[in-house]
Amino acid sequence: MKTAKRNKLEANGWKVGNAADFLELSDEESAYIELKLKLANKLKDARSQRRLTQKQLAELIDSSQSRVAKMETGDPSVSLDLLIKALRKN
Amino acid sequence: MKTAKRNKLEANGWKVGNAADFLELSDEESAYIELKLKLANKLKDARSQRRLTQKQLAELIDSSQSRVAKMETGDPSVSLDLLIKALRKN
DNA sequence: TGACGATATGTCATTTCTGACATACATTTA
DNA sequence: TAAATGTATGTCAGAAATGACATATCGTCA
Repeated sequence: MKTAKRNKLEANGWKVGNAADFLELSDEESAYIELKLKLANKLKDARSQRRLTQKQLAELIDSSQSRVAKMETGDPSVSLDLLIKALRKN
Repeated sequence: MKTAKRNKLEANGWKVGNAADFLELSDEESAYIELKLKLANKLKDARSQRRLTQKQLAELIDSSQSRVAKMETGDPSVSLDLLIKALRKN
């Protein structure tokens, strides 16, 4: 795995392992994660535009501040479903 | 809810309730379901193109024939995550 | 007709996601 | 600096999604 990609992924909380393990993410896994991060950034931008706090957005979409934070950081525990629903409700 | 939309949804296994209950799907819910059905059809088309049976595709994506069937019919038990992953693996 | 291959539906144990909470960290303002 | 406000992280019980299996339905060909 390229160092740049590894850093990008690790910076977003993904366990990538260490070089000695020869761990690899498949293209599919990488693509999935990148899509997630793209949606995450979109969500963050949208919220900023509206000048809402995570807490306020959480109430609008019947969620919690902590989960909104996890959405925006592309946390592995967040599904695409949740991200897309959040983007729709905006 | 318009009759056409109701039929469309009911034809795909969604519980829409009956008129007496004054049940409504929100715009968000409808949009979510329509997106799901769009992906479902896309998946079905892609598989047809490749002349694969549901069983064969299931093996390729580490799933089961029954779940592939549910993906393609937009079953409520199928997440967008699964649909998108399936489309990626193709 | 019936038998066969493909697709759909129902159910279930296990896995994964969720909101909620506590708490840590970051940024701003007085 | 300290307090206030906003964001991130860890954990967990309950909810939802998953693959697997059984079985039903559909289509088609003999």
